Order: sequence, then structure tokens, then C-alpha cells
Amino acid sequence: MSPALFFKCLSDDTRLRCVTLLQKQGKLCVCELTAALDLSQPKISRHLASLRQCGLLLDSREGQWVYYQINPKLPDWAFPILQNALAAVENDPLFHQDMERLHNMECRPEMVAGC
Amino acid sequence: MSPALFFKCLSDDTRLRCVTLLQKQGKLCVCELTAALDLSQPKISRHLASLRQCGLLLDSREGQWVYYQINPKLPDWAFPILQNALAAVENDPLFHQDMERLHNMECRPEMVAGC
DNA sequence: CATTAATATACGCATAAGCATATATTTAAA
DNA sequence: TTTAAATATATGCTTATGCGTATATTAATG
Repeated sequence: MSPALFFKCLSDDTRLRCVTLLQKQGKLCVCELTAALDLSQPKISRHLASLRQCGLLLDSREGQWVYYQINPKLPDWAFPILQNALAAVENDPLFHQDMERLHNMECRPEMVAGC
Repeated sequence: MSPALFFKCLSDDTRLRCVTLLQKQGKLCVCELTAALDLSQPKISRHLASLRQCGLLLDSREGQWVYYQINPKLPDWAFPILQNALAAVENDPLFHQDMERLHNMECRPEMVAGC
């Protein structure tokens, strides 16, 4: 993963929103990201796949759900950039909207038992 | 300038090399960047134009030469990212090659009198 | 005024990116 | 084993990106 490729991963709004949400929340499944960003499932899934393929994200299936997280084995120089990326969007009301939609999911996957 | 657009500026190797050299050196003219990166003048010029148009770089003509520098009026969140971008490439031998070619220019513009 | 150096732009092209829609796959549950 | 939910992928399309080459522009110089 070269620095230029790394920046390309963050150069699309949908991908940047996914990555910063994951940076903030640690681990989210596809349906949570779909709800948070209020975009179509295939669109989210395609961008997540591209982020996984270039090594920025890791995925892990837990039953029905596939969770994504920032790859902890990224090169050292990558982590400060991710922090800066989060800082760059954290004051944006659109970021707060994403967070709000995430928290307002009627039925979060991890709460399935209670549904 | 949105964060995603800012990252897109850094997502191409030629542009990233220009920006990190300018971050390191402060101010360089087109022919210095052309020599440092060892690429064609139109290619450098086109990328510099795109970086200027989106506000990342400023240009200033001094006689025959056009100098480029990082725009000091970038949003606050942009500067730490630029620092981290430089940090990400500074240990790369290819970055050192660019620096070396820059310093090895037989005739730097600012030395014109001595040529 | 003609020439040269530095820089910018135009053109034509090839490839990459991103999208919406439809469909396949995987897993859990009835 | 049928059904439904979550996720992934395929298809066809449109637009964006990047490139090499050629040419235009601007400024200094003879």
C-alpha cells in the first residue's frame, strides 16, 4: 500500500465516510454502514470490497453479518493520517448525521435477541 | 475544499511528489519540479494546474518563472495531513532521489546570474 | 523585431471509476 | 427444506482521469 494509493482510498466521499465511521466506532457491519450513510447496499458493499482488496479494511463474518474494521496491520505512517481524516470530518454536521442514523437504527444487529 | 477532494489531490503519485517536495522546500518553479521528478513538462504543468484550481497550491510568476507553493489559506485540518503525507514519503528512497535530482540541477533558476 | 526559455493549454485517446439495477450467495430461521 | 435477511457480485453504462504529442503563450534577450 503506497501513500498515493492510501489517499485514493480516502478520495471518495462514500469511502471516506465509511472509514471515518469505522475509525470512530471500531467495527461495523454492512447493514449498519448502509443505514448510517443512507445509501444503497450494493454501493456500500462495493466500496467496502475495494477498501478490503487494497488492505485498508479487514472483514470478519459473524453469522449472518460481515463486520469491517480498519486493518491494524497498516504501515505506521497510515494511522496518523486516519486520525487526521477523522479530525477533518468530525466537526462536519454531515458526519453527525451519519452517527445519528447509526444510533437510530431500530434494530442493531448486536441487539438481535431483543428484537 | 472538502476532505475527500483534498485526499484526491494527494491520490496521484505525480501530484503527491510535487506536494511533498513543496511541503519540504517551500517554493519551487515548474522547471525545478520537472527536473526533480524527471517527468515531462506538460505532465507536471497539468498536475500543478489541477492542484492550483482546487486551491491546494498557489502560483506566482517571477519574470520567466512560475513558482508554486502550498496555499497557506487551506482549512486548518489540511495542514496536519500535509505533514503526515510528507512523513509518509520521507523515508522512501524515491523521495530522496527526487530531492537529489532537485539539488543536482546544473543551473537552478535562482542562480541564473551565475550560469 | 526575431529568437529562445519557461510555462500552459488543446487534442485525441485509452483506461479507470462510479453508478443503478438485477441477480447470486450465504446464513439463519421457520 | 422453503423462506427471508444480509451481503456480494455481474452487467451495462456514463463520466472522469491521465497520458503523449503538438502547439500556444509569456517574458527575457540579442
